[in-house]
Amino acid sequence: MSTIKDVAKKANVSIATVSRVINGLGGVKPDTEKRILKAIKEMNYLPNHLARSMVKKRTDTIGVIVPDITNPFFPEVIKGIEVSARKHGFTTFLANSNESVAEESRILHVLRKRRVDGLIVTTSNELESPLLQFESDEIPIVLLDRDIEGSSYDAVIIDNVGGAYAAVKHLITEGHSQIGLIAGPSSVTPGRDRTKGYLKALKDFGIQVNPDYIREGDFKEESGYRLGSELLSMPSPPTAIFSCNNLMTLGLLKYIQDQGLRLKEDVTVIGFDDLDIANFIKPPLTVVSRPMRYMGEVAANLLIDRINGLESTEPRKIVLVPQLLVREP
Amino acid sequence: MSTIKDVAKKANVSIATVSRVINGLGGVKPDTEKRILKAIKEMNYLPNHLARSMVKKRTDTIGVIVPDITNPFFPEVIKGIEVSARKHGFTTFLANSNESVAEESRILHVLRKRRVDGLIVTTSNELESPLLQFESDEIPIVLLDRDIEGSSYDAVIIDNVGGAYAAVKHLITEGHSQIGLIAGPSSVTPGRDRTKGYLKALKDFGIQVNPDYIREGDFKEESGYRLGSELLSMPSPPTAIFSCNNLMTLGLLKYIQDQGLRLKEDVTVIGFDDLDIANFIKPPLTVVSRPMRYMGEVAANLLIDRINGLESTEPRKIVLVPQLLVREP
DNA sequence: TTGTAAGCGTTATCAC
DNA sequence: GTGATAACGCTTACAA
Repeated sequence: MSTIKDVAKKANVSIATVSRVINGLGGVKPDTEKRILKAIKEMNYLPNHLARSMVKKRTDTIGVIVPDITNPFFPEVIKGIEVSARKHGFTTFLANSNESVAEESRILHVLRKRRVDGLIVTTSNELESPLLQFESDEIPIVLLDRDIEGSSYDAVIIDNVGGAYAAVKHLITEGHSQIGLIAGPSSVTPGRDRTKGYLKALKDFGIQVNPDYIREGDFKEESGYRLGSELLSMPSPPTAIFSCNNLMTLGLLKYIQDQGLRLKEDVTVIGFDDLDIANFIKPPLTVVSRPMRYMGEVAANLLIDRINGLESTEPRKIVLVPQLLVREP
Repeated sequence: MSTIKDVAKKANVSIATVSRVINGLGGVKPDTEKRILKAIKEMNYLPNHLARSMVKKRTDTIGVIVPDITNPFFPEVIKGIEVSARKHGFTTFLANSNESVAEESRILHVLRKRRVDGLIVTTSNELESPLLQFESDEIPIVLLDRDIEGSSYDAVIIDNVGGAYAAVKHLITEGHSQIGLIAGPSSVTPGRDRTKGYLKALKDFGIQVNPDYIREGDFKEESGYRLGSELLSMPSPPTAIFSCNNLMTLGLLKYIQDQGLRLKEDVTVIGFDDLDIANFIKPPLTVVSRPMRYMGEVAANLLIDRINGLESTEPRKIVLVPQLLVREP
């Protein structure tokens, strides 16, 4: 692989001049420039970004850590991040923590050794997040979807309380009063807040909370299936269930299907986050949906702001609003 | 951010000695080592991987280019790649080309500037792939899912002909002879080969090919919907359709649903690649399925072999076998 | 308009 | 055991 030195030699100039044309700094005689460009092409020269990063103390890279890349929510978010990153000349390091704190910690370590300019992370566990051990000023970080309470990081989140409230209110309006909850893990905001929204709706409409109707899952499909089974096997099962994320909803629907139960007639379901299958099942599924790609773009923009020197004003917490997608026929 | 120099100063040794303990090279007095370790911890020192990469001429990074990260096939593959990469001490740069040759080319450029040690790529278009312009010896490359015919790159692919053949044969066995095809783009092997399998099955069972029954899509949902509509609006529509990937199948099913058609009774469908919804629709969907995560692992292993100096034996083409998942009740 | 040379933070090769 | 020091391939004053 040829270097700037080789190019310089071939074009009969100094490496400084080559550097000038590579970076389009101007102040180079057109003639020389042409010669250099020709040499570059002929040698198939590609600047070494590592070397550049070393002297500039900047890698033009942002690290992205998501907890579950197979949850369709994240690929959409990632797309948004990439669009925005690319627009500003950044490349992304994407990693998957698998909802594991240990893994998240390992990834963080790797990315910092590689001197990413900033991080976008959906932490696996707010309460024991590896991010807590950071000097917050070390490197810009934007939290995505899951805030860390009391942290000074920027964050892009959703009004989970509001979204859940709307969903449960909808169920109540339809006449349900025995409403089960397949909750997310209480270790992360979306888990906690969606439960809050559920409780608030019940309270506002004067429905007594039945603790047996509340089951905590882990945002994965299996837990939706299992908790659905628990809820629906109760002596007096709920007539409706609000499931707190797409994957758990999927599990729940599978259970319902396996048992030969009928949606709506036997049990009504509403889920947080849209699903491919929502349109296929009969009746179609009403869900709380949110602007995934946009969340990614916003997160990237916040981060790039910081990287480009926006100094420590207050942490910015951007709260986006989800939408109830009513699909009753 | 502290450097090896700072640590050396604090521990009262030379940077060479610090480097020794960082890299566990031994030959350092236990006493000195302890002092150095202490300094490292106190200063929160993190080795600069960029600097290391420069002198070692190796980044321990592999670039991964996929054409559509929102196609659930790829996140699974990526997971496999990551597992294997991590096991061998590599980090991955993941990028999404969006089925665009131009974008793929751009990404390739970026990744090469960053001196990734190797690449795993699912090219957006075999015939005009940017990979074709490479000196094949420049950097190890493993093709995933989409081979480039005549190339000398290693590849991990699926027996697409066989998978498609099994699917169509299944339809024929069930009594269909008017079988439509929603094909993949002919610019990539999976597209072409699945069509080949379709044609072979028809031929083997003595069914005449109706060119009007063959429509080429782009592996995206919208094309499945559109082509489904075209096929099913024909004066004499097919009684069964084989759809060549998950997303197009999804689109096709949506069309069928929108039109109020009944699966099996009005039209039978088989898809290549499994789908979440396959188990939900009635009757459940039979599909051709394949070991996604394993494909990723194998690809990463092939690549790492090369990176670690496996010299140019023949290109290795690994062909994995898909499975027909019959879901008739 | 162009060149010289001092870094950037490591690893690796010699000496001592 | 340990320390100097020359790379690695760039950018960027500062000179010329």
